[in-house]
Amino acid sequence: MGRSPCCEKAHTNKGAWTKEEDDRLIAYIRSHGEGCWRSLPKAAGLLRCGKSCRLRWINYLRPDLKRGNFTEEEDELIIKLHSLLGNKWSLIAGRLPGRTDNEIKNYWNTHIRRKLLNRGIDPATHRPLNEAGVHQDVSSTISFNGVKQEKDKMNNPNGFVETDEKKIPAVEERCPDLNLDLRISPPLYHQTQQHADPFKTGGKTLCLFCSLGVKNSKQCICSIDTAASSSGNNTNTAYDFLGLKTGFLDYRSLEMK
DNA sequence: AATATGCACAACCGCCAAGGA
DNA sequence: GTCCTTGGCGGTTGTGCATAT
Repeated sequence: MGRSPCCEKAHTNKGAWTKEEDDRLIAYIRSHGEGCWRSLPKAAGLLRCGKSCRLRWINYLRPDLKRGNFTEEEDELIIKLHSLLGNKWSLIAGRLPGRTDNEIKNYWNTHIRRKLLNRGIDPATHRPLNEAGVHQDVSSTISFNGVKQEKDKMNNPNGFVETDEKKIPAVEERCPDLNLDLRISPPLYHQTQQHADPFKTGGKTLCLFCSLGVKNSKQCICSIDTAASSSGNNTNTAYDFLGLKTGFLDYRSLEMK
């Protein structure tokens, strides 16, 4: 079984794009706009997968892209956003006009990671390196891989995660050196109700996504929480970061321009 | 000068979710 | 409700260039 391929791979080019291919793609999108990526290659006379065209356009050919080095301000913003969102590169890119998720992802992996390490900060947790791995206080760390881990555990109730090479204990993912298992334990809901909150507008508490300006996010929990709290049905304590009932994560230090 | 190693980044792959039939 | 298609995302790989040995 398996998914059907997104395109006929036998007849598509791969690898670096040529100038001619770029020109064709640009010309086509200029005259027809961004439409169906699947049919675009054929219509544009390109021997490329639709996905490949989309990626090329979004990451390199779009006219509104800002090329060149990242500024110090952009660096700091990326770090802040990453500390809040984790590897949600598209969300981070959404806050940096002219930058793409791929660009930010690459930049993070090649520059910022090292920059943080030089500062003695664990890039995965944004905590001091000597602290990471020492305190396994799961109530105060943020989980980005918790969902997958839980899925793995369900698939492997004996507590082992299958890999290509061997079985490893599921708990091994909580490698203290990496400290990737970042969980957050949000404040009790009534606490957020009791305290004045700068993200409350008109008596309504904004969730993380709304406060970040993510419109119509499927993750938006503003209304859910309002309903839950009004009905007194606030039973969910298994919050995960982007699952995500974490509208009350401390993102207040984030300065958006 | 030749080779090894590291770095930067473009591109690909596989998975997932949304939406339509 | 189910299946299929499509777009989008994050992780990973491939490749060219720079630097070190």
